[in-house]
Amino acid sequence: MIKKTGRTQEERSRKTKICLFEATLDSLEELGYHGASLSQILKRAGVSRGAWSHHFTNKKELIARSTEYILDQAVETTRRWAGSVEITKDKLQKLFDFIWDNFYTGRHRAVWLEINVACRTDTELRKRLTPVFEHFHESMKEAWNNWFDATENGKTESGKTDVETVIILAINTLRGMAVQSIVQDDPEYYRQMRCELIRMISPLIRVQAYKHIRVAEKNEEA
Amino acid sequence: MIKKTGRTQEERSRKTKICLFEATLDSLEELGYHGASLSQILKRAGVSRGAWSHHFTNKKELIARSTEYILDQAVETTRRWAGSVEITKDKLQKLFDFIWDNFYTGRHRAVWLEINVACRTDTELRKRLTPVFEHFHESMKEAWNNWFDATENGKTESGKTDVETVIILAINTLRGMAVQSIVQDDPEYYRQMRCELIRMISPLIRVQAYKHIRVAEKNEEA
DNA sequence: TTAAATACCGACCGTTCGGTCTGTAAATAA
DNA sequence: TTATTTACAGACCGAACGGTCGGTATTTAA
Repeated sequence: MIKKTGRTQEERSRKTKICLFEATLDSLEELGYHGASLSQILKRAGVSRGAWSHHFTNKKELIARSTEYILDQAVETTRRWAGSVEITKDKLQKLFDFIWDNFYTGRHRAVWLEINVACRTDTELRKRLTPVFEHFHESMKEAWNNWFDATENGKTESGKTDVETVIILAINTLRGMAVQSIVQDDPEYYRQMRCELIRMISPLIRVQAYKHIRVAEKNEEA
Repeated sequence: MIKKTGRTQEERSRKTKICLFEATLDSLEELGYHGASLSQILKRAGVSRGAWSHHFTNKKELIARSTEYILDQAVETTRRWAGSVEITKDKLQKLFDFIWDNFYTGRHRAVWLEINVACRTDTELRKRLTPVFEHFHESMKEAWNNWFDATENGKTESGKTDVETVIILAINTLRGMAVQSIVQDDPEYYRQMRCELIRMISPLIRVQAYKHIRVAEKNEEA
């Protein structure tokens, strides 16, 4: 009795891998790096041990490839978002809400934390992922160029911190809040803090914000 | 043949526990929560399995007590530091350098990360440590009162973010940088960013800073 | 000096871990 | 149709895990 599935080898292979990626990421979110055992991941994915070993050399490689997978998704999401948002006066707020919701809550936050912390003590994993992280940062930087034209990020006022630095600091603030929110979970509080953060940095990057608005207004004229 | 050590029971007990705490914390730093196995900790501490089980019900309890231990040390260090620093114009810089060096580098950073991330997925550990963290924060808050008189943290200018919020945001920025520094290790870069951060927030808390300096000057007059 | 309490020792246990290996099923190329 | 390659299945393995337990050593109280 031969069971034909009607799928090509490539389709079967791809499907299995994606199931494993998703199961790995869900396991990392739910159980942490420490609790995400291979048996558990395979059970969740509905994939046999044999199928897994056919596609991946070992567990670490599965973890690494799953990380690549979620980062690629993140870049794609960001590109789509950055390419379809109107330029308004509260765009800074929208930017940081987007970053928070997509990167510093839910599964992405979980995976980000678990993988980063794992990399701290696992040299092999860190070396494997360093170029992946670098590529990720490059892609994100490029995507944000729809927001702040990187080429014109000069000093806002003489002696003041430039815009890119302010943004980097602000993103680090979000990162810190993301860690803190593990033990002190209170979404409303972090929303408030995000507002305060934006209120704090807005004056420092007003130049850029207004520049974009001026551009938008010009486009409306045409 | 009886070997008298000349130590009291309490001394012996205390010594063993401290050895275990230190070994646990060192293991967490070096191997991470994931790699810090009990056998490894015991070997490092030079303590037998039997001695361990006599003092602790299980591994998680050892982890939790070790966390309490390092947090108590941190509070003590902070109290000493806060009680013995001259009030100068660059005291903000000194404050954040102190916080960074003591909490967001080295062993403390490692343990902070490992334990927090472990708490994310381990409800039991989180419940066990939540009051510990709360007590820690209370103690730290109290210690910082030597720096910023909490009772006078009003609005610096109408509509602006108040001082305490600015400080909390800044500490979150340090936290974010601490995570980032796992994968992107560059002490000089983070020193620079810390400078920029301070330059950014200094104007927002100038009132307080000067107030303290005025107090110091007054004391000199007397 | 003796009895009780406390501190400590390490062999042992059941479980789970990541990884391997032999064999089968399905798709593809000849 | 057949041969080859690719995809998958699951039993099995040694190693390491956290935890237990019966016995010994040291201190302390009677």
